[in-house]
Amino acid sequence: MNDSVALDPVDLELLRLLQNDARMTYRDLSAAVGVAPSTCLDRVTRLRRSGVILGQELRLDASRLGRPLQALLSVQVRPHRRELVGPFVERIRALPESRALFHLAGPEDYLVHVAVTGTSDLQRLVLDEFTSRKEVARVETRLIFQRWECGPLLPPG
Amino acid sequence: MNDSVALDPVDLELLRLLQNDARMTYRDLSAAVGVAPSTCLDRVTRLRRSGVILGQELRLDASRLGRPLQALLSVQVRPHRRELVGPFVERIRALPESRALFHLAGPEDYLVHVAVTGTSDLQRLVLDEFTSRKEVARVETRLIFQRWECGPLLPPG
DNA sequence: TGTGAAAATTTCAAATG
DNA sequence: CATTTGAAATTTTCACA
Repeated sequence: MNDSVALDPVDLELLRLLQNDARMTYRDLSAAVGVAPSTCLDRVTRLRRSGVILGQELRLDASRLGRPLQALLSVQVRPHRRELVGPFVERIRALPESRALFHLAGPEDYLVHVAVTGTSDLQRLVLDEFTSRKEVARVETRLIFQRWECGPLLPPG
Repeated sequence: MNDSVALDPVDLELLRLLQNDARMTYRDLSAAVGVAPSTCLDRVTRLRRSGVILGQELRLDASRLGRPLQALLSVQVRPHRRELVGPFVERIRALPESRALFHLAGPEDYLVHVAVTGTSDLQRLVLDEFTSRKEVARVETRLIFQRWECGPLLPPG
């Protein structure tokens, strides 16, 4: 299921608004896009069911949750075979420090975005969860100074 | 304002639930955490005002929005001075292809997460928006096979 | 897609422990 | 003083035009 879905300007506007605030009421959406609230509900329900909308999440301040340091870890998993990478992915996803995980084409197989309490926590994480593992051939750590979210995701013009 | 906030188990449970579904009703939250709906509203409002909750966003399927290819671009900006990097950041954030932007410690100054329509779109993006720029000294492109979100962000145990 | 009414939820002031 | 209660205001939702 990788098909693009036909989206008219109303759908796009609804997505754009909900990307800014996923808790906007159908009444407010209605006022903003100029169709009835019931139609907004209908549109959004359709977008949810069709899989365009995968979910709605909170954006949290990691610093205020006691994880002021973020980093990206490049990881080489060798040999890069299914029976090793499957468990590796699940293990990394289950770490409380992991925020996101990318499987990449290229010599660095994985990129892990982590949020930690500080440098010693990061060191522990790298040593205990990555370099100590047989399947992990190499890890490179990059600290994140700052992160920005970019504009809403919309279909190419 | 980088202070951690004191969060009790009820706050944590609310955050955990809302991270899965930011549109859960206060009534359902109430049933799940065992305090009155009005208290849930109060707690969540407090979490919003205190800045722990930064916002609530949709998670969308980039493929279904016509951007089936994602990549990470490592970018060196030279010289790495404020008067150059400020405009660079704003320009990158404004690109419709940009999803997220990281400022990193290390030889690769920035990492840009992009979603594009295909390889030719990616090529165009790299050539027109990155390598053609004076301040961009180097770009490395890594394709993303797959991306996973990880568990909810919670304070360290 | 819109209307309108019923059901459900949000929200707030007052009461409670 | 945080929490609940209970009722009013608002929003969601659905049958039907």
